[in-house]
Amino acid sequence: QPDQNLAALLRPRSWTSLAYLPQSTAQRCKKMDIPDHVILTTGLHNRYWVLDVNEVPGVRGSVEKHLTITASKMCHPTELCILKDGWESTPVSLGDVVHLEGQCVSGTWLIDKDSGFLVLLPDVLISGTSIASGIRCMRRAVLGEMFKSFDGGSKQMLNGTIVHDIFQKAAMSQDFSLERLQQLASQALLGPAYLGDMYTLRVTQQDMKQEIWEYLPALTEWARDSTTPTNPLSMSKGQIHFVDIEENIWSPRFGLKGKIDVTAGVRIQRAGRPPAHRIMPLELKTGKESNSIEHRSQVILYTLMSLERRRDAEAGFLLYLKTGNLHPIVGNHMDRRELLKLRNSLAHYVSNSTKKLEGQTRMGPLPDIITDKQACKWCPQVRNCSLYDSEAQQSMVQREIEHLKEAHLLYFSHWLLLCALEAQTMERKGGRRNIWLQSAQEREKSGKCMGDLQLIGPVENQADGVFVHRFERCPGRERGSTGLIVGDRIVVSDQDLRLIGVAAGYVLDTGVTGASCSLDRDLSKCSSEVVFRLDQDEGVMGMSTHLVNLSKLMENSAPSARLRELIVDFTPPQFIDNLSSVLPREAKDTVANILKGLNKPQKQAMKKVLLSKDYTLIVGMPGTGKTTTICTLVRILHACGFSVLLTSYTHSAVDNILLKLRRFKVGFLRLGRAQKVHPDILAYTEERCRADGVRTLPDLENLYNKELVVATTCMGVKHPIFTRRRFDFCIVDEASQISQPVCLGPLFYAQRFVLVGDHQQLPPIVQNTEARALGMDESLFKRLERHSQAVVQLNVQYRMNSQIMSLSNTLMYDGRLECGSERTASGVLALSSRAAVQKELEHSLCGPEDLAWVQAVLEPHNPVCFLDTAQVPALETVDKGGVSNRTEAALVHGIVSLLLKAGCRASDIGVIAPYRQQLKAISGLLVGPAYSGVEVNTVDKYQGRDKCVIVVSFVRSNPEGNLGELLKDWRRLNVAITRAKHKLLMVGSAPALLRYAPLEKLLRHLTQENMISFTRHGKLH
DNA sequence: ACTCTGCCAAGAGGA
Repeated sequence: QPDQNLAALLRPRSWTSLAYLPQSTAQRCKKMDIPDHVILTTGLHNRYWVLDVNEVPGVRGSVEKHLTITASKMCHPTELCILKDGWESTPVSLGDVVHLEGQCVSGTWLIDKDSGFLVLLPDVLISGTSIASGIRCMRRAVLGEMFKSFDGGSKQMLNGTIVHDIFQKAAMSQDFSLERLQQLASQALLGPAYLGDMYTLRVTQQDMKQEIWEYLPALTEWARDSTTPTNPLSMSKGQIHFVDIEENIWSPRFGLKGKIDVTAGVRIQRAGRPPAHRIMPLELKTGKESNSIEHRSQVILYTLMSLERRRDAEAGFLLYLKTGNLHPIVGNHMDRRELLKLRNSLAHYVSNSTKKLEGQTRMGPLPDIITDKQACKWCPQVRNCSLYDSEAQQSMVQREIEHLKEAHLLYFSHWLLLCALEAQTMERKGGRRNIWLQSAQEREKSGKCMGDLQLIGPVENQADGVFVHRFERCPGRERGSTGLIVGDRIVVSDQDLRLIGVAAGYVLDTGVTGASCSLDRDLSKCSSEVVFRLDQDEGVMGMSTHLVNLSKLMENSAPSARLRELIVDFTPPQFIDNLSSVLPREAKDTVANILKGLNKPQKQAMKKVLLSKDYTLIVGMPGTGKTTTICTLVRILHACGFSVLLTSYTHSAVDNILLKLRRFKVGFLRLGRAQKVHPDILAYTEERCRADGVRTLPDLENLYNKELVVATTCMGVKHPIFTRRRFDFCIVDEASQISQPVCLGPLFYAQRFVLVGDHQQLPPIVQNTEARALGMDESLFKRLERHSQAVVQLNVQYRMNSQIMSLSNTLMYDGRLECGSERTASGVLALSSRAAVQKELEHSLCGPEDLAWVQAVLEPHNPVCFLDTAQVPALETVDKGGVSNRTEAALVHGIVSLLLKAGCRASDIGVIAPYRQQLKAISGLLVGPAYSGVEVNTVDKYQGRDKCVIVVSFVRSNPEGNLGELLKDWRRLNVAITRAKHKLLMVGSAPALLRYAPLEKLLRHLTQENMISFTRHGKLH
């Protein structure tokens, strides 16, 4: 019932049962080290650090919680915050950041039933709908934050989305005539935006049209006359105007985020009083007129968020379009209080996903499972609810995991923990909060922001929801260019914190004077006084794709069951005996023809894949033609009439194969944002194909089914096509660099899979050290390698000459790597002007020792040379940007100059270092047009690539013997020394590097082979 | 202890 008191309804819910663990006295300490990433502030957006939590008896047997807090990183001065009347159950602990609303009287904040709010961890923004979903079941809301799974959707939901769209467009054009609405509806139905959803739901445009058409007359009517006499606030034509639609609000004051359907300006008339103006949130609903607590809570939360932009609206509206009824929703202090407490509890769970127990990290507890069978029956999170802790189950939820074995549950919980740990590290680095906690100037130092901008000139409405804006530096505040690059996703805010996250979009063009962006909203109505900032949007994805994939692996379905057997239970992969049963007669000649160009192991690989019933692993050692092999494999499968899903983690890896593939008669469809796709592949993208005349659902179905080969990234598998289409084979390139939960993604949609990679090269990147130690960097490729019958090794390489190859053979491959031809084995660098340069140097250098190593560098028949700087010495520098080595940088500069002078092409030279900071140092020296073709990059970025000459700078060298993590990895070293075709030059301090096991082995081998030279100078003269 | 790529989002209703 509408008149029910919201707060009363909310009260008996689960936050009162939150497990607050009181800290023992011994654990408390007044003096704490506040971590660097924590930013504390005072004022409206205050941020306090909690130094101490005490439970104190209050009046009449009640309990109060007293917090000692500080807004200073020095932990001084401190203030007191008293929580009572229910607030004491807030799950706040030492080291939390809190925001306080209300009054501070002589150093004391009082948060009680009538005044003040405490916002726990305010920089964790929680959406309005998430909080609303937590009213019935907090456990569901917490799971919803972790597993951002989309539950397929429904026709009603799609209808809701489209009707919203129509309403909003009509509101903006101030035209609710039936003709206008019908026109908007037709546009929405025929436009590209919703076709994908209709494809997924298998509903026709005609079906949707019928559904939507029913709403239109009511809309017109509502707009014409919306006076409802029973409402305390009566509204009629001319008394409401639309200020904004889809307003996006990030409120770091209340820790909330959300999108307001309609922001309406309203003239309120009350008997005997002059009319008042208010700007209020208006929430549209197309479903039943439930006036539910969830709906009303949503509106109340929007009134709170609106405080970020304007004065208190105090109330908002709920408009049910089915009936045209408008419900005014007044949120009093009590309602707001209870909703914020709910938010606090949600924020607490989201941020404390793990707990430490006896030195071991475990998943933290979730809110209890509720005992409402009806609610659980429809909950999209039941499976995750049950998987999270498989003991202590309630029968309703238990059913979800009955099909799983112990090993499956263990696999799930293991990876859940790994992902939670990794998510914590990502969250800590999380740049989004810096938009409101750091000034633009400060943020610009990190290269991820551009501040002091004005909106210049008109805004161009390029397409539906695409507005092109031009920003320029405010006069007098011009400064150098920033780190923003074309194509970056950015968030627009103002510098006075009133318009945080007001729009989002992409950088179209950037320079010293400003930037152009395509944004999702038109900002031309903003005051010309507003000073904007653009912040790189690092994304808040977290680990949700990973978790959704893991959850799907546990699903009670045939494809999931099969993958569980293969991946979790290690069921041996099966192969058939005879090719003739898979190879169609008519394809035999074509296949034989394609096979001609391959070497023996490559042919074996093709055969193995064709014979496989489950999976094949192709080990592509360095330079063995992995891309060519995959390309050929796709051609063969295509010729046999098999459908192929071609994926990898990165866009560039996917496009690499496609660039080769497009030269053959193999058609394919490339999914993914055009912005990220290689320009030469654009013609094959869905976006481009759809622009060329996909208007109807059958058109789209045709596009999705036309090609046997579909290519996308592993993360792109939530595309609508995968709700319906299945493939005979899935090929995953660079699979050894993809973490298991991500690699799983595409495998659900194919009969068989092929993983291509090399576990002796770099593993998936894992930021959290604990997660890495627990095995998060083990790829699926590596996990399945134990089944040697599924493995084919490509060991014939066409890149390195024999001496360069021998390093890697000694270090990693036990001599299995072979040269593919004599040409490869004996390939050396041709330097046209070498003699002249050497003669010149004989005069200018100081001594014969120096000449010796210079000769070693230039001598073509000396393909490998390690330049030891121990005598120089060349010491590293450590600063906040990372590790660098100035002297090595100078040496690299000298070597590159020498090579260029001797006639080497700049584009044939690559410089590699393990550390970014060192790349900066080297690039700083390699300036000028002569050097512009020299590519300077990290080891990690060079994986999969090669150059004629590679110069490696190892950087590390300090008397204290400090070791970094990067050089301890055998795989990173293996990548570094296998990039060069003809000449590999390494610079480093041998005594320092001997401390690293991989380098020790390398140096020992180099000494034996007499491949080490010494230098006494850090510079060439 | 310094390696970095992916994701568009908050909400669309239903019992």
